[in-house]
Amino acid sequence: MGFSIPEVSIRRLSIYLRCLRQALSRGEEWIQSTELARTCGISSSLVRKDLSYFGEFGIRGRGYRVEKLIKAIEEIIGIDEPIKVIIVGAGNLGRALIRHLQEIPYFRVVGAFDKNASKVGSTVSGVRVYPVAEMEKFSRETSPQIAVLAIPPEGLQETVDMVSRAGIRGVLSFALQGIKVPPGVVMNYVEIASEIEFLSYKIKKGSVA
Amino acid sequence: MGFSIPEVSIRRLSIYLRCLRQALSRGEEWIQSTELARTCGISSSLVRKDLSYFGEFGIRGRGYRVEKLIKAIEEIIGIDEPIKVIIVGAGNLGRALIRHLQEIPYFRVVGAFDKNASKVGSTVSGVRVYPVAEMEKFSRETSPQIAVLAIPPEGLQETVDMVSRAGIRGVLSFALQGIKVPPGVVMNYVEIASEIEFLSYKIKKGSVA
DNA sequence: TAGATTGTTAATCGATTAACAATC
DNA sequence: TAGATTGTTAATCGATTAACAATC
Repeated sequence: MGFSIPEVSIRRLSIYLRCLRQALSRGEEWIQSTELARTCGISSSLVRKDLSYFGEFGIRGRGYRVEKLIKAIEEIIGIDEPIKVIIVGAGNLGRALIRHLQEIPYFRVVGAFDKNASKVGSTVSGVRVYPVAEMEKFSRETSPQIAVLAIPPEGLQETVDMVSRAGIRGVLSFALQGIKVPPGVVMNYVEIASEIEFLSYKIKKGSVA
Repeated sequence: MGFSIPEVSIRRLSIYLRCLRQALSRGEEWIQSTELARTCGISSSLVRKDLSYFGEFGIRGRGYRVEKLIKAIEEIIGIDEPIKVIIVGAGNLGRALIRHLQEIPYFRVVGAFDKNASKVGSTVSGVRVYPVAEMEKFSRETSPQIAVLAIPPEGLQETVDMVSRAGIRGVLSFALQGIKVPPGVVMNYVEIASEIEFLSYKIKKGSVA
């Protein structure tokens, strides 16, 4: 190979997927790069370029068959089979995430984990809460691919290590805290505080200009 | 002006701020661009370049005074005074967000709103839940700057319009749904599903390579 | 002063866009 | 075939990096 696909292109695939599913739900069978671009807020050149990294999915003169392109993108992303996800931490955030993710057909929340005995054994949207000590055993039996960490920042490093030992290779965290990411693990952060700070800058700048 | 500051630079300011506060808590008085770069995982050229968009904050031969740089970045972002935030939706996600944001000194959650009468009147981390109908009145009295929407996607457009009418100009949403953003409003999205999809692609690619 | 590190310029790299040949 | 739109190339744009003059 030698060349690699830009991360932004991968992230845009998720956006295309959403717009395509909306088009499908509106009953559209074909879509053009210009139309997909418009609904996603991206240029049509970029849509075609992004897709071209992975193959040829369209028909010249016609456009893309919506259903076919959805399947293709799902396969590229790796969600043609539902992804098995665990949630670590069954507090408010953890429970909200379980409910949210269970509604998305691409994901299947197979279990939640909490160190608090009072939470263990309960069920949220049909998802059982297990003690964290059982994670490795659970993982051997069920093979979840991704862990979403809904825990306070103090326990982050310890939890990442545990999740890694359980063989889970994708981790989403809500706290970017100087963490040592174990080899083979891919970590991704969503920092709510940063997003609000970004908004703060933008509205401040807008009111000055 | 004619030239504008890259969005990525603004977003990195939030990262610098976090690293600087950690340095401060370790008792460090001075920091060099190389050290800040290392702890943030960014190149030192870029650190200096990003800061140079806003002024000169360092001393040649010495580095940056940690406390002074923190104050400077806080002012640039607009969080030198705590930002007043409201949470719309007091379900699991909303309550988790209230608790999370209340712990961050840059933000003050001044109120939460829910259309469900059974939630109204309750209190989460000292934050009162009001009926959505009272948002405009509340906003006139308290002037929150930012709204975080923890609501199901169905009500998104309606809520964005309401928040806009209440004079709030910064909105963070957890669902990128083909929304018409009212003029003067800045909207920002955090899509958990997209973040997990990105992880899916990465771990899939990693295991193939 | 000598040593160090910033702030800035110019060079490089990579991503986006415009344009169009290929082709349905 | 004529019309349309993809896939791709080359041009443009913008962001990152390397290097160094300025200066504490």
